[in-house]
Amino acid sequence: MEEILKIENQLCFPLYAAAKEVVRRYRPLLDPLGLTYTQYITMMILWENRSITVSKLGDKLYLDSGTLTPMLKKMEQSGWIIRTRSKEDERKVLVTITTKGEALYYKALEVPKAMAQCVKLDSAESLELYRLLYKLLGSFNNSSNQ
Amino acid sequence: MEEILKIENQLCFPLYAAAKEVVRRYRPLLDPLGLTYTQYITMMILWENRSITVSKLGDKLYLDSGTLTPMLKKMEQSGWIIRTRSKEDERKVLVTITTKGEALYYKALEVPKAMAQCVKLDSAESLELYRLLYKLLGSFNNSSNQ
DNA sequence: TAAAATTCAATTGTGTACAATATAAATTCC
DNA sequence: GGAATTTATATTGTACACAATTGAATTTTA
Repeated sequence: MEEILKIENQLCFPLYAAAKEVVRRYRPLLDPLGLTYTQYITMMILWENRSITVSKLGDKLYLDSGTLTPMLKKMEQSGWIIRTRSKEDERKVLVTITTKGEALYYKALEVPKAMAQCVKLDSAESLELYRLLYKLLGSFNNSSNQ
Repeated sequence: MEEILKIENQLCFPLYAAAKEVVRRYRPLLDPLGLTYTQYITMMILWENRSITVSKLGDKLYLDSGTLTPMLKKMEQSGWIIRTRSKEDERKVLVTITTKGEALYYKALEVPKAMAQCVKLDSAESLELYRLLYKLLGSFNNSSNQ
């Protein structure tokens, strides 16, 4: 057996597994807020922006309308956001945070604090991991087989 | 707005996004083999081991029976594996690779070669990323809130 | 300016993920 | 050795995730 197909030699596998485990650690922290992980990162965008179209949200989160549309409908039912067709361009749907959604911000502040204790990397390692992940992510954006 | 809840300051987000993008890059390479990404990493374990129980497979892949059982049934239908109850312990289900599954190995050798070209990290960076991801993953295994 | 092409969101279908629960088998503990 | 506990897998229900397709609105182009 060649080394090339052993799971221990793959870079993709710890990436895949670590991402899943991190999301799993978020769950007990986000459950009390009534958010899933994907909804949480959506709220992060909205706490900064207040309002954004579905496609721009998708660009930021690396998600498409097939994922976002049903999730945003649930978030609207939960009262965090409202969805409105743009007047200027009827194709676009504007996602806007509600007062209730903005109020959630203060509870959410505890989440990254709790997660920080969960991650056993020192700050130099975290920074280097951050840099490498964005480099990897960026290399995909520019690749020809987009 | 505090820095702590900005998406650009999260480590989890590039981890989540990069993992998804990597899996997405595997798709066109795995489609011709008739494998999904999760099925591919399952096959990696089986090319090394020939036979393994569902729970041990789950330990290696960080997946539970809720994910594995339906996926393994599909893989059995595809003819890559067979599932048999263990004689010694009727609770256990043994996943065993078939001849057809073993033959797939030679086609699969091309997959990591093609992926390597897709990842724009030099070998030192890849190694460091690998190390940090496994450190992160390991820190979760030992944490109290398992 | 009307047809062609593009953009944007929604829908459909398939495949994970995982928590919670169920169930059966094996083990442990009186 | 029988009840209680643990282990192993399966099932159920919820929530993504994404490719492919659809359909409507907008822009481009001949």
